[in-house]
Amino acid sequence: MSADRAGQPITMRQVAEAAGVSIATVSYVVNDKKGARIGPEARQRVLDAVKELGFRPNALAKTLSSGSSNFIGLVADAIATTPFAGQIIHGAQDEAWKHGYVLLVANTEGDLAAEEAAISMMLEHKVRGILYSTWYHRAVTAPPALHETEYVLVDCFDTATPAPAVVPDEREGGNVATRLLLNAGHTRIAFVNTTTPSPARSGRLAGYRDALQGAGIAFDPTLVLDAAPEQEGGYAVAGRIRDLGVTGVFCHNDRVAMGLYDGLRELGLTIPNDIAVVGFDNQEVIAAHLRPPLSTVALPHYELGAAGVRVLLGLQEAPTGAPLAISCPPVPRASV
Amino acid sequence: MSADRAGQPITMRQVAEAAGVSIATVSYVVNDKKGARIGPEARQRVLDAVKELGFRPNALAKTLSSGSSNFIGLVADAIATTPFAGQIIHGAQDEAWKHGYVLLVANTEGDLAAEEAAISMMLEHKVRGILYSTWYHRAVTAPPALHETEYVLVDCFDTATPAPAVVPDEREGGNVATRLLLNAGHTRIAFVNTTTPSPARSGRLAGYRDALQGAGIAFDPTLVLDAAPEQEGGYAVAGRIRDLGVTGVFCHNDRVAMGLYDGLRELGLTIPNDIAVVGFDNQEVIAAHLRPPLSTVALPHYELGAAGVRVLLGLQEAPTGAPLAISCPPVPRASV
DNA sequence: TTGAAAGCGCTAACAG
DNA sequence: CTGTTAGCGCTTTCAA
Repeated sequence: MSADRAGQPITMRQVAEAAGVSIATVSYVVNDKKGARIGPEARQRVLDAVKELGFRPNALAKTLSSGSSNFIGLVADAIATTPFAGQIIHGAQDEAWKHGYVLLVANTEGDLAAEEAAISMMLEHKVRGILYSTWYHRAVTAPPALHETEYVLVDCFDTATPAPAVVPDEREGGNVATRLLLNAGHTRIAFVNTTTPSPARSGRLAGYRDALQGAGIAFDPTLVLDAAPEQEGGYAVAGRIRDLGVTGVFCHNDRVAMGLYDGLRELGLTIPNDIAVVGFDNQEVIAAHLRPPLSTVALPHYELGAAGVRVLLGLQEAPTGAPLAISCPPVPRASV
Repeated sequence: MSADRAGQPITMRQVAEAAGVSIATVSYVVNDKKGARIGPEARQRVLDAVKELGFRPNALAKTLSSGSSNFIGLVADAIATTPFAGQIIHGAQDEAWKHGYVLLVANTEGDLAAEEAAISMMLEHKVRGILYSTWYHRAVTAPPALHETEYVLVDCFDTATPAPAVVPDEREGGNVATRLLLNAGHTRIAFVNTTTPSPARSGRLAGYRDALQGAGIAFDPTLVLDAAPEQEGGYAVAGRIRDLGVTGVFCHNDRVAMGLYDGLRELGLTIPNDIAVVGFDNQEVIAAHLRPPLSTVALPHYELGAAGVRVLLGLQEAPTGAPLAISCPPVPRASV
């Protein structure tokens, strides 16, 4: 009955014949065109035929004919390696669908040729625009081909071009994280930052300072340590943390916090009684299941993706000159 | 010069005019058609015009005209929540690209309506076929709409239909994991299985028994425990594990192993000296950064995605009646 | 209220 | 060797 596996797909022409109307009429009722005045009688016959035959409009023909495609491209550099890219995709897709667009995603794993190919492919599919995203917040230089269409940078930015960009508000995030500790009464708080220069590194530090200042606490540079941004880094600074005599620690990310948990435990310290810990990123697998569950600050990847398409579609204004900063909400659990 | 932001995209017609040839000729040289005999002179003029104008063929028009689309749909149920789905996407995409196809991905987060909508969308874009994937190996019942095209199930299977499916070889994986312990000389090995019934639960257990048998060790049912498949589950069984007097433990997954690490440590036991531990899944964030790094077995998500498209395209045979089982390679680290 | 017809950009016979 | 032409499935004036 319907367009099963076998035969060619049903076309409008066939529906028109079955309903005994013209193909134009079918187009009108299928698309529920407003201007069109179709008799209820004819309309019903068309609807019946559509159901009967299992007609699926050909989106490609529609695009070709109407001139405007419903594709939005998303090139990501690390779909595979982190859950973060997944969140961006998810957010972008939900938002795109909401506005009748379909996501064309391409994974490049950082490979330049793949990136080039991905963008070409998207351009050939006449996408409405492209979201160029990275899995961690950083500066990039947009591939030249990108300029052939509209695009917005997601979780990255390019100082050389005035392209719109959407990034997490690292500074506010650092502030929020620190306040998680401050609000619990801690006043002597260490910050385990990362060794690698990045917007996250400087932004979160600035936020940490903002929060202290807001609480009337003097910034003490000896309280900020640098560590490799993984478990190993956190583990390695445990001793120094203890020696600092702090009661709270803000870690650059959840993985560092996880390592710190191990280190602190080996020193006989308990969390949060002896030392309170807060992370950053809200990486579920880790944060939600540490003992005790880690209080942290979420990186708004879903929102980045969603905001990216909104900006691309002109539904949301992006400040010119600077990226649109999306805020990082606190996720309190039990480590403070 | 090229089709920048502003104007309408360049078409073949314009290239033809610029090169002083017919539009058919342009088509031939652009597609490098074999049958076509184009004079080197004309061909060069076309190539020049293409470059000059920045011509990008319209993939949609091409599809419409040639009748065969180059889309492959991938519907995933949890892009956002795990890195696993990302790996499937990555594998599927690499393989698809290799054969000239483009991935149309849709995330459904398990929502039935979204699933329905996603499949419709793909059908309307006349995809060559659809990959229906889940983020963990399980039985599903394929949505009816899927039957309107060719499809293959990835990381899931449907006993009600003879549709091709690609899944991880849980049994062999369990075997491999156990042998990691066996090969290190352990003979009294516990298996912390999950409480939730699934192909993983029964398959890995079967593999565990296979391995023991292969080593001439009698299966002892008291050595297999059930635990919730997260950190908490592993943590909870630490005491019982110690009491069992085993020297090695195979955990149902890496998260359980992570919890067990904590539990064992609290009991004063060290890994791997007092007890060797192996996990399953090879979840990077965790496995690679535990102390000591966790020996585990990898779930072949990338391969699942890749094999899925191969089967879909008829490039690889899938056994009828049963899913194609992809093997799970060992990832030895330092916990054995 | 409906239908005829002219494209959208490209492919693929078929003529020259 | 290269150009003409008839579609692909659909949208959209413009007539009827």
